[in-house]
Amino acid sequence: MIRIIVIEDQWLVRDALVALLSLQPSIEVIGHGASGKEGVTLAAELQPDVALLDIQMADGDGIWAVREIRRLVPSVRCLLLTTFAKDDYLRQGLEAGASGYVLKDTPTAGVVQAIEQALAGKIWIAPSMQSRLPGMFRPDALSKRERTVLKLAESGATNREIAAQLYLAEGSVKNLWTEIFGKLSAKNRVEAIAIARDKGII
Amino acid sequence: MIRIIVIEDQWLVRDALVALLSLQPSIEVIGHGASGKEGVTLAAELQPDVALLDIQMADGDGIWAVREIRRLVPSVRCLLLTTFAKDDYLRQGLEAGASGYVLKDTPTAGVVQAIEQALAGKIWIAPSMQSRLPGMFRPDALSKRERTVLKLAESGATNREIAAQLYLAEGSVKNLWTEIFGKLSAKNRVEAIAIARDKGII
DNA sequence: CCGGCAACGTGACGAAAGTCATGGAAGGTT
DNA sequence: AACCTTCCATGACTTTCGTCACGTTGCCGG
Repeated sequence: MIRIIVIEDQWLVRDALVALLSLQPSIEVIGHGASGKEGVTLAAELQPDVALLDIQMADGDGIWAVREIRRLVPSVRCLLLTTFAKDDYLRQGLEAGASGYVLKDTPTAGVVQAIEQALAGKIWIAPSMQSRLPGMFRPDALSKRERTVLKLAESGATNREIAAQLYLAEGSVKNLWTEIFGKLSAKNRVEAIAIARDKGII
Repeated sequence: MIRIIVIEDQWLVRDALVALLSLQPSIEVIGHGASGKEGVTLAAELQPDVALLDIQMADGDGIWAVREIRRLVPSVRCLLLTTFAKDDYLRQGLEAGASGYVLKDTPTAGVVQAIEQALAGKIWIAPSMQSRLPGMFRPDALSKRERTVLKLAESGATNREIAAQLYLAEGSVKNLWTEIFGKLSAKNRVEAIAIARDKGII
């Protein structure tokens, strides 16, 4: 029996996953939680064979949890489970030390297989993501300054406000935007923010 | 036994929901599908007591499916199931004839209760959404045109592009923005989009 | 039938966003 | 040293955004 924990913030989905996985003959669900922090605590406490973690969660997302678990309890293999086929998620997840990337739109057999592979020390990646693997590992396009500007602008700050916050001239902020637009192939700040969200940059 | 069908496009989540609901003593899952169209077909064919439908699906979304099912097989009660607490979804869903709006972030007991209520002809709405019901049809809410503009702008469209799409002058679009800013207390489009997201308007 | 009102449509005009050329500072070559 | 490269900073200039005053349509209650 493979001992696993399920970390997923949507209560109903969590219960459902636990019910489904418990029906599998080779799997035993020994715990479950609703946030990244809970995930880390449970992993340390229960020492499961595999942790199945959703990515998007409040209070410590799945990728952060993978990083923590790999650091504190390296014997626990981590599988990321998500709705979204995002390059950035996959890259960050693998860098954090995940043993796999499973989409919620896969058959049950796929998850079971991913869990078995993870236990064997192999990495399992959703078939639809595998083609995107090459060319994925390059330095982060955006600089720190640029990411800061994006984050400040996200909730509606003007260039003047951003400049004040960062002790810059307004012109400097505008120039940072031009850099950002080029790197993200966006034509204005709204699109840049949308793309950055989509890629998981901010 | 309440006979239900489950319509959800994410394979794993669908399987998991079926497994979970099948464990409930009062419920029998008699069918499941992965798209709005399948939902309508299954509802007509199996005549279940209740249909549990995800909103976001390819090939006929859940709200469309509710509308069709209510039209073709009025004896089937429809429950909408979704991750997102969006005013817009709730309003459209109720207008389409849904018997309830269930968030995936609710305990299992909540769904069971919603299913029982639906069968009894009552409407069950996720607790966190109920407070928003009153203000949903008020004059200070955004008009249809205004919501359209917000949606088009969300991914970075300029006023010129929005105007072209809606067969308007650029000036009209700008004026709509001014209205939007007033109603949402936003100072620019970025903030307006952030607030609208937050409130679940778009 | 008419006044009120809400939603929509428009252009002129000031304010902000976005572009571009330029240059400084830090760190790593040869 | 001289040289790259990357990131950061700035102001002058163009484009787009946002405000305002005004006009139109259609609907509802008196």
